[in-house]
Amino acid sequence: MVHMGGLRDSRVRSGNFMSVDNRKPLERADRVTIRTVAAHAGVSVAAVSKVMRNAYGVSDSLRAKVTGSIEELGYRPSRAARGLRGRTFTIGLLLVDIRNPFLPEVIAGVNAVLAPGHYQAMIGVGEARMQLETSLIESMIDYKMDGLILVAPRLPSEIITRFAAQIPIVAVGYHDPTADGFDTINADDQRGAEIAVESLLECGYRDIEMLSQLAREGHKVSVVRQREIGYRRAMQRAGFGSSAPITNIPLQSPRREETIRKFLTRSDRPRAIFCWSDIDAIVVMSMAAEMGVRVPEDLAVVGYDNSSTAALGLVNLASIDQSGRELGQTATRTLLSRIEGRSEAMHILQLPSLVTRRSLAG
Amino acid sequence: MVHMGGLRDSRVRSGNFMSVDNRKPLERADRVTIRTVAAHAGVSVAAVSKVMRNAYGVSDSLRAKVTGSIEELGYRPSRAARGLRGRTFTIGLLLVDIRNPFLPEVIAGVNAVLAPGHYQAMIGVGEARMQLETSLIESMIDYKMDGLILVAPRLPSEIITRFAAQIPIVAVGYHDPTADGFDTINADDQRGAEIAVESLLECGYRDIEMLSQLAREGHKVSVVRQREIGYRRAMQRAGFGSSAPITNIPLQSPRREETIRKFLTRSDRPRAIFCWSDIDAIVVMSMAAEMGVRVPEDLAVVGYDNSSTAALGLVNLASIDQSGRELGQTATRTLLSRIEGRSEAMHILQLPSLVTRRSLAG
DNA sequence: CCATTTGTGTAGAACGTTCTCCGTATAACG
DNA sequence: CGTTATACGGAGAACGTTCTACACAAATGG
Repeated sequence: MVHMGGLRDSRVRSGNFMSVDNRKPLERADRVTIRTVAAHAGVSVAAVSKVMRNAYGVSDSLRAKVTGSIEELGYRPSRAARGLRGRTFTIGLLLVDIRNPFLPEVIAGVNAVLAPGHYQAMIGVGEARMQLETSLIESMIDYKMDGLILVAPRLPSEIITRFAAQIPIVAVGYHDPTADGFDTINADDQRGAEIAVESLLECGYRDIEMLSQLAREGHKVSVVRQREIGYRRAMQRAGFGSSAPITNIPLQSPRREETIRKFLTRSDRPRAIFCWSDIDAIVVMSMAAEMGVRVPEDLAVVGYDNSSTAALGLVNLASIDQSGRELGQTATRTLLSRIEGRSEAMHILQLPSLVTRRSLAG
Repeated sequence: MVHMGGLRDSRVRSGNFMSVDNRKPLERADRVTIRTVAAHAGVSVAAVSKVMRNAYGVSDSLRAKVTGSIEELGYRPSRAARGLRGRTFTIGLLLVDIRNPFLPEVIAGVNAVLAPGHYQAMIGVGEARMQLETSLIESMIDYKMDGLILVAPRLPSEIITRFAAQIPIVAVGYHDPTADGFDTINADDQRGAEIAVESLLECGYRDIEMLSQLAREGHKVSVVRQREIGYRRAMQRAGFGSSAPITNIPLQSPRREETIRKFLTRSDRPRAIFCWSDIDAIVVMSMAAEMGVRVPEDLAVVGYDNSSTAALGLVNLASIDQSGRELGQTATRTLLSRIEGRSEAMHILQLPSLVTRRSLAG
């Protein structure tokens, strides 16, 4: 249903009766520009600009006059105009897709670091499509943003390097310790997987399997792959050979459930599993409940990401926490330092930790 | 106007190595501007601009030349510069906070409508703080974005109206059918609540209560309030008087759980509840499970938003679906039409539907 | 054959900043 | 007193677009 509001009013408004000039489509309120401020304060445009950027060569009295006028007129510099010459004091944040439960944490971390300063974040959502991801990065460059944080980008390293020649870039959740054009901030996914396996071993489980995800296009040394490496290493160290079993769960919906069901009914189903992500772990637990497989009595589960859903009493899933918040904070600080001029690449690894819950049968 | 000799010139220009001038701190790759394209195609800057905007007065041969050069040089217009004069072909999307599970759907809807055109969305996250929300809106205006979609903004209507004088605005999840400066797109929250109550009544429950949320500052006719109205109306229609019981669940963590626990142990605890949001419903179900209150045998639950968590087998929560995706699509189309020049306000209501699951004991 | 229209392209002024030079006034120094 | 620093403030050229106004040619009309 459609309600239209204020019909009578809008006739008057669109009548625009006071102005004969009807050529301009939208007669938005006159903008307060740096010139308005200069005139109001009785100084030059350059002077106002100096005050804004608190540059050298401004007396206290001038500063007072200008800030007074700025306050009084409610002046805000145009980011568009700034972009044409200097900094915009905006950073771009590119997310793969928003459904991933640990992204909100990253955003919160970014905002926490940015809030005290005059910087702001603009977010783009790539929806896991390389095409869209690329064009969003280009847009952010075209807006002359001061720097970019890419979270779990799908793009290959060479392309990111090429972009990094045009704008400072920090990648989060993207392993490439050899990159020298941009920085990377990661949780130590190998170590995280090891911790997960070790916790299962400590609880006495020996029959362990990993549920993973098939390789995606784009980046080859993906986060998932890192976790597989960690899993295998921990298993080998515990004496289970170098090729501990991994089952891949498809992403699309019909085959996905099918694969999980098959796994749960397998006669040689393992006693414990490590899932590359809570997203999968929770679906497995849900289907297990429906099929009468008890967690943790019949199947112990450890997930990854410590999503808010995992913490729910109904779910109670033990999970590896990689503190997205801290990842976001570190990434932001790293980006700001690069904007300030640093040119050698930094590659930071952060230590994840286990949050133990009922699915692990502490 | 200087016509440069095409390719050779540009090669010489990018061969910056002969210049000793090293004062510029960052020597980012030379940008391809509209001038580069004009020179390469051997036409004027104005001509290139015309082709870009496909304005009137361009011959086929000119167009061919220009598009050829654009292609060859990989030219992308600067959004910053565009913002200074014309459109940026970007819309701003302002979200309260990302944790709310139905926001990803809205974003997907927006992107779906935008993708075919040349428009793009930039997202800001207000984190439910009026201060941050305001400054993000201002930033988006300062970037000269073409329009704004505000999702569940906290700001009072008058302030939004004031912003709407500067930029086209569409509000989603914000009830104000009298606003004539901006458009609103909503699910019919009153009707949604009625549907929820009716479904409980149909299952035979008579002893029904609503779990709601205390009024937030900012907007008075909030979404939550609408749902309360619908709940009361449906209860009254069923013959339960005009003031059916409502319990408010606090937001902050210690008092929140405390209140829910108290509710669950109440001697006159109702047989069925309607929760204003899945967020609360799921916590109630989790705590109920821990306390031995069986859902739905002891307590039937209907939530709101049909979040992905509600759909999990472990949760299985019946919920009202308000199709965030469609909301996002409609909002985007509405905004685009306003950008095209419409000036009368539109207020659209969309019909929600019930997704029945185990918590309702179909 | 002149006047008018139509089609095509260009010049150049915005847009709102930043930032490099340059003046000028005052202070410091010899 | 002359010279040189030093502090302060301003002029004006970018930045990369859009878009109005205009020039010119060819086509049309009388």
